[in-house]
Amino acid sequence: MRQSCRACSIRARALCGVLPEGALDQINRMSRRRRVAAGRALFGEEEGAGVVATVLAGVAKVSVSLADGRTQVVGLHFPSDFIGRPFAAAPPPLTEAATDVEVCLFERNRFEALLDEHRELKQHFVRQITEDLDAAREWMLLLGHKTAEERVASLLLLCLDRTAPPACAGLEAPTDAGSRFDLPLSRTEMAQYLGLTIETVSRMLKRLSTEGVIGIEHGRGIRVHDRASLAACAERAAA
Amino acid sequence: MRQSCRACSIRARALCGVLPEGALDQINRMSRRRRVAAGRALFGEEEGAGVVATVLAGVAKVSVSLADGRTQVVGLHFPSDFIGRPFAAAPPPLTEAATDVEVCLFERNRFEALLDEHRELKQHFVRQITEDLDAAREWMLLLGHKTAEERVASLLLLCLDRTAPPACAGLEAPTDAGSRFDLPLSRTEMAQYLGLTIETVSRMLKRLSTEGVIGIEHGRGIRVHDRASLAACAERAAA
DNA sequence: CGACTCATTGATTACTATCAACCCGCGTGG
DNA sequence: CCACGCGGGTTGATAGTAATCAATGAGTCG
Repeated sequence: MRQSCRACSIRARALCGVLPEGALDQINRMSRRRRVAAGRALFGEEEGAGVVATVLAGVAKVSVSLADGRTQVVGLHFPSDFIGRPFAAAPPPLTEAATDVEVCLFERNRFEALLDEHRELKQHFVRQITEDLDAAREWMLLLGHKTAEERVASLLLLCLDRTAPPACAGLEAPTDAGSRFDLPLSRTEMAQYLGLTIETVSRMLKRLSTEGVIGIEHGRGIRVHDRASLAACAERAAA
Repeated sequence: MRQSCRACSIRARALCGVLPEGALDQINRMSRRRRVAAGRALFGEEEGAGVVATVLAGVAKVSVSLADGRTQVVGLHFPSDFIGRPFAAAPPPLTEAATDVEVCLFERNRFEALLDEHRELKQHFVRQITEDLDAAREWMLLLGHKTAEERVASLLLLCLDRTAPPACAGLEAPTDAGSRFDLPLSRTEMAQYLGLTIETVSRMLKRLSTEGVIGIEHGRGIRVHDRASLAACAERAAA
């Protein structure tokens, strides 16, 4: 099942992309691929603390819960995103496949050694966590102060931006109008990510649709007519 | 204004505590102290991206905002907490003194060099960011799914746990009953941290008070009669 | 002693949750 | 082949929590 890192589809954008050519064989040997079906945990109960991974395809969700079952999705991992907690003492939060997922797995301790060896890698890794932290804080703003419609619009925007650019990097979206994508989350998962109920999510999608900002195709498919107006919906003043 | 790291009150718990004795003189020379009055930014506009710091005394708050003024407090920094973003590209979020604050400042690039030199420091630093991320995610759960009363109780619990243990480390709170502390945040700041309005915060404090879980002393002072029941309030089932 | 800020308290509104019914696509099995 | 059940999604009616609007109280500083 091993494939060459040299041919990896997401290497350019992933953490490992900063490694010098010479190290590719090395990481090629210490990595393995894994497919996970939608709905299943990415790692085994015990395993989670001991591995790290990069998403090759699909979307993974991270969630935390209260004893009574209330669950909050706290993050999404799209292709090229890094998953895992080098040096951490606490166990990682539950990470599951939202869609079918393919990941590139590393033993955590071997990855830690790699971090020690390659200064570049270490810096990019720190940058990556910092971005995760920023994203979480952005989402706190959403959960604390945005209206239901703004929340749904924000999520659509996120999915659009992370899904749409399939290969183009460094450039702004060339065609600002008329892009489409499939939501990687069910209504239940969207609700858990947005701090809403599935009914409210459904109603807000409808509203955005009747407002003409998006089109909905058989549930999961979303067509964004105009990114700018969707962005406006994502943070228009409460008034 | 320079003082010896050897005599630093929070060294045992702070990041710099992991450095060997031999490095103390070195960091002593590269650090400087700064006092910031409540309500003022910790760093200048330009300065923020170029420095890192450790909180010596007081509490700092981190916040993000929407264009229309809606503001979310996304984190608090208590004494011994680290502030700053080594290797980051994005500018840091606004960090202000909630109470009067005293910090120990380092130039960011010198701190980055220190991270490269000392493996121990690097690992603890990564652990620290990871904990920040976990804390943010915990708070997302609060903002997404907790009731107003649970939110207020959760904040009190946080302040209690970060304020109460003045020197004792490694031990559970010995006297579980009858501790008191002063809230480091105004009602407005509490509301911005909890995703509520100041009126609701005030009402919930009142409710917790009449429920007998806490006592309120002239606004900022909080007496916790029983930590366990406060913890219960912080995540009791919605029913 | 006002002017001001911060907090409390009360009355009312409204956004979103809850409760409930229904639809749709799909796989099963009589 | 179609009744049936089931999960996921939509739509509607109602209710409740917290926001909003509004007024009062307490503490501080000129």
